[in-house]
Amino acid sequence: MKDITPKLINLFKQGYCAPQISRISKKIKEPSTTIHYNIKKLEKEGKIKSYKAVFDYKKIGEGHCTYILVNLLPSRYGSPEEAARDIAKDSRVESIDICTGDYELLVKLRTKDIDEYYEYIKTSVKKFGFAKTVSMTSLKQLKTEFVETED
Amino acid sequence: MKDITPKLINLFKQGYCAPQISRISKKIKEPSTTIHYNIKKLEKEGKIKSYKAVFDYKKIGEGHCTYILVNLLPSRYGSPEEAARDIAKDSRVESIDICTGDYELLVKLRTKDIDEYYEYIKTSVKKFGFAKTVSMTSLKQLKTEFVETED
DNA sequence: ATAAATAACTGAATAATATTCGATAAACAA
DNA sequence: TTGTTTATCGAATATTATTCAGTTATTTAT
Repeated sequence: MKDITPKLINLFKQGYCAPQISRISKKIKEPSTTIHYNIKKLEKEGKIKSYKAVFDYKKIGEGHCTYILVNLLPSRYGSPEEAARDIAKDSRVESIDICTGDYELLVKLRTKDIDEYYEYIKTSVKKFGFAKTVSMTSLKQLKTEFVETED
Repeated sequence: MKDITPKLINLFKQGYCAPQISRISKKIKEPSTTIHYNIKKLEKEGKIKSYKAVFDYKKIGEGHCTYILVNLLPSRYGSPEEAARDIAKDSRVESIDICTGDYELLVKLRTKDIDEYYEYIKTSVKKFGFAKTVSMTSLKQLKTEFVETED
C-alpha cells in the first residue's frame, strides 16, 4: 500500500483545486460559458488567489489549535515584519498577523497535541526572541467547521 | 450587463470547487484512478470537508480585518457556544473560536473599512451582550489560513 | 500458517465537464 | 454618432472525472 494521503493533504493546502463551473451554472442559472468568462476575469484581476480544500483538522491529526499573542524583544529583529516572516516559515503556523494593540503579533498555531504546542513555545521564545506571550487555545471552532450543504 | 461577481464570491465562500485529480496525478506520478479513490476516501471519512476559493480580500472590498477578544455577560446566553452560534451567522465573521484564557471568544471579523468595523462593535455589544472586548486590528497578514502572501 | 474477507490499486471505457472559438450585444469613450 | 473595448453565449472540441472490472495487497478469522 502506498500511503498517498499525506501527499494529498499537502497538495490541497497549496491549492490543486478548481471551480465547478457547471454546478455554479445550474445554481445561478446562467450559461456555463458566461460563468467561465467571469471566473477567469476574477483570477486575472487577482481577486481569486487559488482554490483549496477545507479539512477537519482533528481527523487529520492537527487537532490542537492555539492563538498566541506575542511581544517581541526589540533587540532581535529590525521590525515585527521581519520576525513574522521567519515565524511564518514553520508549516504548523497557519496564519500570522501584525496587529495594533498591546501585542505586535498574532500567531495561529496548529499542532498534533498540547505537547507539540509546548515544545513550539519553548523553542520559539529563544529562537525568535518572544519577550512575552499570551496563549489562547481553541476549545471549539464554530465557524470554520460550518459547511453549507443545500444545493 | 449582469453582475455575477458577488454571486460567484458568495458561492465560493461556501464551496463549489473540486479537486484537480489529473493535475495531482501528474504531480505525484500515480494513476488518476488511484488519486480519485484516495480522495473519495478522504471525503467519506470526513477528513476533507469541502473545497473553497481563496480571495485577495483587499481586492474584493473586505480589506479591514480585526481579531476581537470577547468577554460575554454571563446573563445573556446559557453558554459561550450558544452565543458563538449566533455571532457566527453574520457573514462578516470569518471565524469564531471558543478559547481558554481571559476571554471566552475570539472573533475574526472582515469588513470593508474601519467604519463598518466600528458599527459592528457598537451593535454587537448590545445584541450579543459583550461585557468587554479587546480589538486587534491586522495591519498586515503575512500568512493566512490558505496561502502565503507575497506582497 | 492458511484460508477467507476486505481494502487498495489500476487500465480501459464512458460520462461529464471545461475550454475554445466565433458571433452577437452591451457599455464606454471620443 | 462612430469606433473600441468588454461581456454574453451557443456550438464544437479538448480535457477531465468517474465507473467498472480485474488484480493485488492487507487484514481478519480459523
